[in-house]
Amino acid sequence: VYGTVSAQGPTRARLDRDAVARTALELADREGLAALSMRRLADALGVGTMTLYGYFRTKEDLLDAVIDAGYADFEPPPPSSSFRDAARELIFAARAVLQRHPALVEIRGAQPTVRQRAYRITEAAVGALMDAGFTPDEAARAFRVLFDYVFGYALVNPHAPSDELRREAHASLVALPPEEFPALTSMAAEMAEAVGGGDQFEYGLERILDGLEARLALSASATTASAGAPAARRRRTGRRAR
Amino acid sequence: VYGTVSAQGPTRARLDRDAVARTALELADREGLAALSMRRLADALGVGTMTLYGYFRTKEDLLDAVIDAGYADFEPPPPSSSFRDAARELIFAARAVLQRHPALVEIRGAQPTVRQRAYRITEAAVGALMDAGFTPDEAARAFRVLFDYVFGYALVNPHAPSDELRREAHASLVALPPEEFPALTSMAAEMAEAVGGGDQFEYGLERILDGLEARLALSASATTASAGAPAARRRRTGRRAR
DNA sequence: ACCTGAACACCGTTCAAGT
DNA sequence: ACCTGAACACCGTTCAAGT
Repeated sequence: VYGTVSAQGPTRARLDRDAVARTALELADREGLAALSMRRLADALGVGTMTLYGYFRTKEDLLDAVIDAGYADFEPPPPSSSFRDAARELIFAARAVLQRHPALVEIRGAQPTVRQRAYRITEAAVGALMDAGFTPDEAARAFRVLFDYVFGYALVNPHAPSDELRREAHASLVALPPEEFPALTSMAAEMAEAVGGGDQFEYGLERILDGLEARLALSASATTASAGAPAARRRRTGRRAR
Repeated sequence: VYGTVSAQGPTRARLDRDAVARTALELADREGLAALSMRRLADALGVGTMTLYGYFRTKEDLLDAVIDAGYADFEPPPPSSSFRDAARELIFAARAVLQRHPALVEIRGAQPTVRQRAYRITEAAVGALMDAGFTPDEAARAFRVLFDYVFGYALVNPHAPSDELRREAHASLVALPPEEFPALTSMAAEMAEAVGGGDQFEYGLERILDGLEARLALSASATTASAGAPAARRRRTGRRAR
């Protein structure tokens, strides 16, 4: 007696690709990518397993949509006046997405990502870098350093820093044989702090920004000498770049 | 008629944990982590599937040994006189391991790594950093930046740079709508180069080293002002650190 | 003691049958 | 037209039987 009002089953919203993908993302974030099976996802949605194949040709197709759903959460920060602030805000926003959706990092390990929404981060970042005076070539390279760092940090440190992580790291370090690991065993406390410490990400980001700023100063003075003021790309809010 | 001399089956070396782990690593590197199943591995070794459980309690146990087998390939470079050279050599050696064994990156995405052989890289790196004058706290943090960068690079760019990669990246960039991605579409060539270019890794490493060197100069002068010469840790070849 | 086939509870996906 | 159960070729692992 198919009722008209009451919702039966775990989830009874009208299904479409996006709704399925969002539920899949939630499942993978919560229990890990390995827990995301077509059968479990169908159960969570209250439909038969094969119903999912009406929305996605294969599981790979579903994972693409999951990536898209994850990057939809990226919110470009408001433009900042200084290069330093703009870059910092952007990288923090990018890290926030990967932290909220660890599944994105897990999936990236299995296949390259070329989803349009993922490129929104790239667009915002290279835009900011060129606004700061980087040439297109340098902006592309600088972006990749920052991006690789954020991904690497997320991969190596998938969980938020915690006392428990610190304790575990410390325990595994002091268990090493000192003859073979003289430095590590002598500085186990400092290493454990760097593994599970709350401001390690910021430390690394500041060092990279130092390096990029030094590079910018160099190339800016070179540009000034040969062709006047640096770049002066139209503001990001403008429609056409260059 | 069980012969005494001739080898039958795909592999007929005496089996032990290490031999099994090395075959598993080879399989995962060649065909991806997903291809490494207990059944396929047993076939490759010419034994019954359940035989493997005589060497490893679970698949997770096997993967730990696979990680260990991968990091066994790390060869610490000879000590260099300058901080810059030492760090560069070390990071290149670390990247070489991850490039030869992409399975290490794939596995890391699924679970944290705490294998003794993996710590050899850490030991060599923090040793070099402290030799250069970093305090234990700064050495731990600086190491993590470099380490996260190497891992991030390996995760984002699992294949060696190639013309094909560059072409694919370029194609997906120029396909983006210019109104939404003004910067990216205007610099597609530069971005494609940074994705598949041969010296992108080096570019990023140099920027990070610039940032770390600046930091070292700062803390060294602070140390000099307050306590004389910087650190002067005993050479890494010495047994006791501090 | 060592090795391993059968079996169980899972996968992704094809195919044909239900409405 | 849409949905989905049965079935197939895979998983990791337990258990009991083979030598």
